[in-house]
Amino acid sequence: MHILLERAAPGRVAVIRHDRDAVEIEEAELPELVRAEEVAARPRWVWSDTRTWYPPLLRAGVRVERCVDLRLSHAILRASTLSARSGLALAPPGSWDDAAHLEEAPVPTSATLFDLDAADSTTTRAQTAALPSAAAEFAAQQDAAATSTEPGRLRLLLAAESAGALIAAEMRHAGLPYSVERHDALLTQLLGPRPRYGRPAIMEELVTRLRDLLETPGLNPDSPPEVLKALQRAGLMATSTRSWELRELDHPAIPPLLRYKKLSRLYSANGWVWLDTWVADGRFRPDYLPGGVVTGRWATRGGGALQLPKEVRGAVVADPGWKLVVADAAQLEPRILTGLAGDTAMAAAGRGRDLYAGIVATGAVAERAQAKVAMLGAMYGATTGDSGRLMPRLARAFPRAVRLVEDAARTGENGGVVTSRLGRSSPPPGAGWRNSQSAASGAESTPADERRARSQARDWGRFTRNFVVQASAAEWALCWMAELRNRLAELTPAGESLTAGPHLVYFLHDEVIVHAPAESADAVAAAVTESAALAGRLLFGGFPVDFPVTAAIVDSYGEAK
DNA sequence: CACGGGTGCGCG
DNA sequence: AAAGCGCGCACCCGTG
Repeated sequence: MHILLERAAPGRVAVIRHDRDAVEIEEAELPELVRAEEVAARPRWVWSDTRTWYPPLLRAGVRVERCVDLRLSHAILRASTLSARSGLALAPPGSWDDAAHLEEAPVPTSATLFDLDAADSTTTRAQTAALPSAAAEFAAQQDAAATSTEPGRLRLLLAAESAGALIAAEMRHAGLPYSVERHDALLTQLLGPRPRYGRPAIMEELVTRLRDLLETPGLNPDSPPEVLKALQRAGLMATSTRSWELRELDHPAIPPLLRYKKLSRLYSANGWVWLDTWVADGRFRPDYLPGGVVTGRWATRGGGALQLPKEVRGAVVADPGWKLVVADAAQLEPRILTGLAGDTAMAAAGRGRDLYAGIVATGAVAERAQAKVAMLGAMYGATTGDSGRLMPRLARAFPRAVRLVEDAARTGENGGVVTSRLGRSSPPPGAGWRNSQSAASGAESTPADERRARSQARDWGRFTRNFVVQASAAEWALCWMAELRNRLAELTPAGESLTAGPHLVYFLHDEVIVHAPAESADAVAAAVTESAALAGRLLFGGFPVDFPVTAAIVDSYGEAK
């Protein structure tokens, strides 16, 4: 059963059910209504944008089981090759295609809304006014899914994407348990005490030594051009200031320079300012953006949650009496490729063990490291180096898997669109790309035109090659998390709030963290494993590809792995 | 002074 | 050894 929510007059919400007349209620009454329906009917809530509807409910202590996020679903259906002939896909661009109007969380008042509308019809709020009703959009989406070439897959994708939106809001609400004390102790140990102004003492000492050793008194170590010039004056053959390149050089200034760069990164990206900005009340609360990446991966805005350095993960600490269950899907992307290609040889190589070890066991390559670099090369489109050289051997042992990514690459090189397992399609190349291609095939094309066009074609081919794997892996991860979320809810006593029982607190592409009461940690670890197996069946049916996950029960994220 | 491109590095 | 995919963010520096 669906219940559709739509903003009506200011401060009013229309509640629309298919089997009775719409009713209008005060916004303040919404949490109670939702709470009652969750108990009575467990409906699927249909709303424009989870980011605006769900946080107030969570703040009121109300959790919902299922939803349809119309904004995210629209983006998928609009672009998917599976629903390309639907009315939704064929309609001219409308306000549901414009992400900007939905960025605005607050409900505009009718006065400002109509004033702006009259003044400038292109403003964000004016477009909100022109937004077709959620009910009409929902009907169009249901039609697009039903008439698609793969309704089952698309409906699963939309459900998983919407579940992801709920999870993102819940993770922000709950926050990642984070110890300011531990983080501060780490910073103080590595950088010295927090400075009132200027650089931390230990970084300042390194700068002094660096200026001395390179005989450049005013050197700004944060300026790559200045550092490069100073190194060259000191007789070094550096061509950049990248750490991996500097490590090859032999000079007394190199160790302090590398040390400075490492500390400087920590200080600017995850220093005290970051701590003040993003950690409050013992919780790290980044802003997750489900569907924020073209492939369907999540992005974040602010806080750099998806780049939390390994060196600070010791500051992620469970509450007293609680545990962190840190779970990680092993070799996810190669296993996804295995399922996409239906490659039984690769499935056998990965059954019940490390996939790369299994590839070695087939005799295709000699060492695990080679198996890994060859697989990554196949999925990323490496042509040179060790990885490129290993490709023929991989192709001989696993022809189906390699053919799948090669076909995806060729489609992209020709300007085509590729589609993930459940139906997320890649964007078509832009106008600049198409112009380059037609310029190169024109009568007066120069060799430079042709070189550029070929290079861009290959670039786009590498993108589409990786897209099918990365996007399908993102779908697997959403299915995994959605199932896990349901099982965690079952481990929470009825009527209790989200954070009273085990709940998701972190997600990183192929890894999740659950914050769990200690006594439920074993059950959570089992749920993590079972959910992974279910996700594999949802994507690939009976095809026998394993999705093993490691689940570590720890007090601190730093202890996992 | 704001903006945008380039560089470098963190994550998967 | 530093290519080959997807990101976010801080910082520098040239431009308007």
